[in-house]
Amino acid sequence: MHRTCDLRYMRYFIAVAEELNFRRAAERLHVAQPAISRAIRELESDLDTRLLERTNRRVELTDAGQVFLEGCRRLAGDIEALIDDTVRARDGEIGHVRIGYTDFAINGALPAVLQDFRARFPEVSVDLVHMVTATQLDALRRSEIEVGFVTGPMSEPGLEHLVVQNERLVVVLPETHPLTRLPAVPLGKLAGEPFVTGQAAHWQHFLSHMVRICHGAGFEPRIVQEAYNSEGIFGLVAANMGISLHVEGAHNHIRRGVAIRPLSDCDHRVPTEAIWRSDKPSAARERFIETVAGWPAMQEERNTHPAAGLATPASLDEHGGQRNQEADESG
Amino acid sequence: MHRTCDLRYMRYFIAVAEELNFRRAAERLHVAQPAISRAIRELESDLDTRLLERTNRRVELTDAGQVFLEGCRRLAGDIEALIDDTVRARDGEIGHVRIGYTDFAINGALPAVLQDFRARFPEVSVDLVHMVTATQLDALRRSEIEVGFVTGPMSEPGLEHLVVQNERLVVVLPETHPLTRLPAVPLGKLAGEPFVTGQAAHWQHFLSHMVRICHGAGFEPRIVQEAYNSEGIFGLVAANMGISLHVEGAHNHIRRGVAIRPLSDCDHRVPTEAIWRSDKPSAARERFIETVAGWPAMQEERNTHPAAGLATPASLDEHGGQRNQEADESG
DNA sequence: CTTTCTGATGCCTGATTGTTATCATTTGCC
DNA sequence: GGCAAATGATAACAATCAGGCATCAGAAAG
Repeated sequence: MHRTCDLRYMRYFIAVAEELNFRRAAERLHVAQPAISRAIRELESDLDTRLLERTNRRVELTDAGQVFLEGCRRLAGDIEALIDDTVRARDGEIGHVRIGYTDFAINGALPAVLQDFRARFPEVSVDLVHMVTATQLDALRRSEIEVGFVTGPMSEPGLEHLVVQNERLVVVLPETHPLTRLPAVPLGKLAGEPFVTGQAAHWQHFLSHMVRICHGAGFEPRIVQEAYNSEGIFGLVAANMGISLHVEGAHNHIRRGVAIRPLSDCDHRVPTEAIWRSDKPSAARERFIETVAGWPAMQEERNTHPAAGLATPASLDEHGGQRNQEADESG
Repeated sequence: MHRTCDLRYMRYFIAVAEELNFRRAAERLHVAQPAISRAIRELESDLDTRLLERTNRRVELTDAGQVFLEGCRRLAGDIEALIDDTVRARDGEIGHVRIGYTDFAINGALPAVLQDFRARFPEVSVDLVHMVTATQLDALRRSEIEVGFVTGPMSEPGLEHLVVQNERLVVVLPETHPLTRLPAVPLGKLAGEPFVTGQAAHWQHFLSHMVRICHGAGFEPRIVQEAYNSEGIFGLVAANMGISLHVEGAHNHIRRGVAIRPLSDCDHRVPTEAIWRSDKPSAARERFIETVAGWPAMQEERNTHPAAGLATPASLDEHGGQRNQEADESG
């Protein structure tokens, strides 16, 4: 046995079976007729099966030929589809991305970005995994995720990033706290207050922002309790265990017993950045990053035509003026 | 673009993708390593898509390569399956036969033959079409059926045949007829009786048998009524319009108001024969004819081990001793 | 009986595929 | 740090394969 069924010969066979005439099939395939004769002969010899019953005057399919013809047609279609799928996978229209995200990202721009991406690339499946910033950096290095949404600022070697949101800080107060009477709180008023924060081991990136601005205001925050995540922080604040600092996205996180106030004298911003490996480019990941990069432009549009869906900038505004900054081009 | 995806190259690609090593893949395929390098390069150029990300030390699949790999595996399996199906179609294990049959055949051996054939070749579909003998001969010539079951004897040019059953004649009487008192009726007693028969135009083959034996007994049958089929004949006999002659298979055809008696002095037999074109052999038809030819042998077996199912010879015996003759080898 | 149309065959040429020898680069070992 | 081993890539050559041309043999049509 030579080559178990050549694809070209299958195409020839389809043409002959459809024309039931070697010469016309040859013309249709732009080859000479003897080539067809030989192709059919070799196919039949490979399969050890007569496919066409041919007298000098008439050609007709045998039963086996009929079965083979239908199979060849199906295969030809399947191959076309496979090539198409492969090309679309190359272009990132089919595929998979694994995304890491923080509390800040999921309360901010991420839902809208995801909605946009799924609309544009419905055949790319998305895995979302919650991780704190440090864990995401690790997962990126191990290729356990393709893109992370982390608390910046980032400047990791081997990783590229893009600022997705850039949020002012807000004070999170128990509803009954005297400072809630102010529309905006000056930082200095927080000196001496008991602070509730995220766990030092996991919230290091945000805590360094927090400590820095407190130092800027001339005091050291007095941390009395650590919570596991934003949910926990808000709970502990509601329980009157202390106050906290958070990002504007906290407005999406309404909780009974808690009041949120902007800072009156602090322009410091906490960036949330999409981040990915410089190497290991996957097409689906590129498309995702393009969507992330293109998203701030869409935001303008949506502000003028308020759209339905998840937390769009428009709906965020209603809750208190969170505004996503235009993302820088690369880092 | 050259040849849109060669099958050999797909096989090479599968090997490389599985080994993730060009040299090992080459060994597995029993070719030299450069052939693999070139094959992959050509595949990638044909598809205009990078399939394998390869440094000098590591080979890994791209996303598109992963999609292509899965497709290639599927296609390879499909091709194997197609070859298998084609070979089985060649051998008549997959296919289709169209069968014509008479009243005599369906009341005789045909049901058991069909049951046997379907058990042996479950993937051959069978179309059954009722036709009288003359119509079947026509349908065979037009290739509208592959095998006919007709009333013999046959000796048609271009057609081959095989005797399937060879039945004695029986008298069909109204229940109240005086002759029902006899356990077997001598032919001569039927002279002058009014006869009910099938339509002359369609029942010519059986009628010639009938007329011949009546002439042998020295009288001309007086036909007073023609029916469309056996069902009609039995109905008219039950309605006391006359008597009729039929074959032993009539025992399978119990009808209130009708009595059946053997002839006491007539050994004449009416053959029912399978018949088919000498040319246009289809493998499924060959298997069917083989089953028909092999069936009388099985009959012996079944008489000793009465089997379940349709009208087997054993169950026919219960109704009155119909006995299928051993079929002659060809005609 | 000739013409015409069919598929098959033989021989030659060009294209494709495979082999050998070799290179450039990376990894691992001493 | 230098050397050996292993990797994939490349070039040149050889074998095989597929296509083209000319032609044949048989059947249908006039």
